[in-house]
Amino acid sequence: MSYDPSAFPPFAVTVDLVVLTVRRHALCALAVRRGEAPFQGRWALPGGFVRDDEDLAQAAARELAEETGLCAHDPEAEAQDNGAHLEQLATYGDPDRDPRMRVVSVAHLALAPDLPAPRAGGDASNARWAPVEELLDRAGYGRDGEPAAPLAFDHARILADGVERARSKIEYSSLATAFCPPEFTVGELRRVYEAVWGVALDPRNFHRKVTGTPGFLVPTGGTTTRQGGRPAQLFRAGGATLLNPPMLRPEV
Amino acid sequence: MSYDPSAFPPFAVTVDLVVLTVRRHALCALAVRRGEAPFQGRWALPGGFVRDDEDLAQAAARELAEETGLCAHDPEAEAQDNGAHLEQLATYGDPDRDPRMRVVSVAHLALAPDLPAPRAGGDASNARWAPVEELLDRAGYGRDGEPAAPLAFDHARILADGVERARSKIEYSSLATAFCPPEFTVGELRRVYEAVWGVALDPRNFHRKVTGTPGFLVPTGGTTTRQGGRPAQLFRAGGATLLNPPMLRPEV
DNA sequence: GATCATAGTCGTCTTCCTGACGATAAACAC
DNA sequence: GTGTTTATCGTCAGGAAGACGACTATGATC
Repeated sequence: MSYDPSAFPPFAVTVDLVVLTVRRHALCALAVRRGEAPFQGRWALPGGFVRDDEDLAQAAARELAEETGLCAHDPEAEAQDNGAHLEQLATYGDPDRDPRMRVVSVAHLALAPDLPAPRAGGDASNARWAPVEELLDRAGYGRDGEPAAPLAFDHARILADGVERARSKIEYSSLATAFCPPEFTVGELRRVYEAVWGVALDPRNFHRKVTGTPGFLVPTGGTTTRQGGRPAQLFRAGGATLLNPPMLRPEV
Repeated sequence: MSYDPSAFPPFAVTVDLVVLTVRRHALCALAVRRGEAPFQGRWALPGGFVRDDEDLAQAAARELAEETGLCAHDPEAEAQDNGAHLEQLATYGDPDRDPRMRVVSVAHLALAPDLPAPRAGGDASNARWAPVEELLDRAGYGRDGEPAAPLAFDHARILADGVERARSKIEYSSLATAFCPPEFTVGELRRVYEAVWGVALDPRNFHRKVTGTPGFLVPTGGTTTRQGGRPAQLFRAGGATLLNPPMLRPEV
């Protein structure tokens, strides 16, 4: 029995990326300006079609590299290269989410340290890092004073889901280190948590917690003073991926 | 600018279901026997094509109803009907996961109380509840003595992901009640945890924990003795969905 | 009916973790 | 030197969880 192509409807499959980073104490996401209809001129999440010969993770990694130059590292692989964290987020397939045709989008979540500047196919003016509140709060205004129109398609929903995933995942995993450069201090890691959660954490309790969790942080021996004040020990991410017991997010 | 269908490859999009339940103190999944090639005669997860006019959750709910008669209730909706819990799990899109063509499958996870008997389009002999260890351990043998062939396609991977999702999610949510009938006892809920995690829990500490968590359980006033021993209070699931602090899964 | 097995429920004790917060250390700015 | 900033160590009280004793209420068995 062969396969009848008319027995099922054809779909286009895309990957969309929620790329998060921490800049100036704020959680920011990568947005690109759409150059064509629909939603021409509006901001959207980066993404593109899945090609015929690549799987979903490869497509997401390719898009991430095209937009940011980041080399994604597979969380399934043990190798800890200098790339960003990349994982599948969720899939969105409302019949009318794209007015042109039936598109199913497999959204991915990427976490990256603070990067120089985004590039969208080499055109920096069409890509930017924006605080997630600015992208999600359609009543807000951008830094340049232009009214912040809602993101194209259902991308506000996708971004919200990605932010929520990141917020909950740094509770019970060591993923917050993905927002940090290869070497970082306890204070820098704490500022990541504070930016992602939007709260203030006690530096002393935080220090006790992260240094007391086996496998979370490995001291490199160096120190730095880039934040001012007393020099701080430098660490890199340890092998542990799951934090047990987890970091506790202060309620409200 | 119109849309050129040749600009992207066409995909088939399916939903596959990991339907879990607890039977006889074991975590079981619904498997259906394939009636056609490829993998003819092998066990697989239930699933089917997404139709042109339905979104992914609707397609999953439809497949679930067709296979089990269960009425799924959307976790996004607040209504708590008598149906099963249904949520999106992950999406699988390896180029060669289906030898016939490019198929992207959006897997969903369903949790249901112990049900009478499965039905696959009315044919019960082609559907069964099987302990997940039996389905995942390709070296094992089924209850009827036939060698347990691995699941079709990449369904073993999907099932493993679904089981892992369920195991971790009952830690920090009240989802374990989805495995229970509308009214249940603390002991029945404990046996759900024990079956899903494969551990033994202290009945006294478990009782203290679940009855002390606000919003987790609501006493109905009735009692039952269906498990033998002293009659136990009957409860139904409370409004709380997130457990804080979570249930702690014993290590090892 | 007495005894036993089974399951449910209440308490106690110890240990660990966390939040609150005082105190000290080491840099820089003036 | 003084003040400011950040890092780091210590102390203490409160809460949650694991271990486990004790008691209760049913059905089964003798």
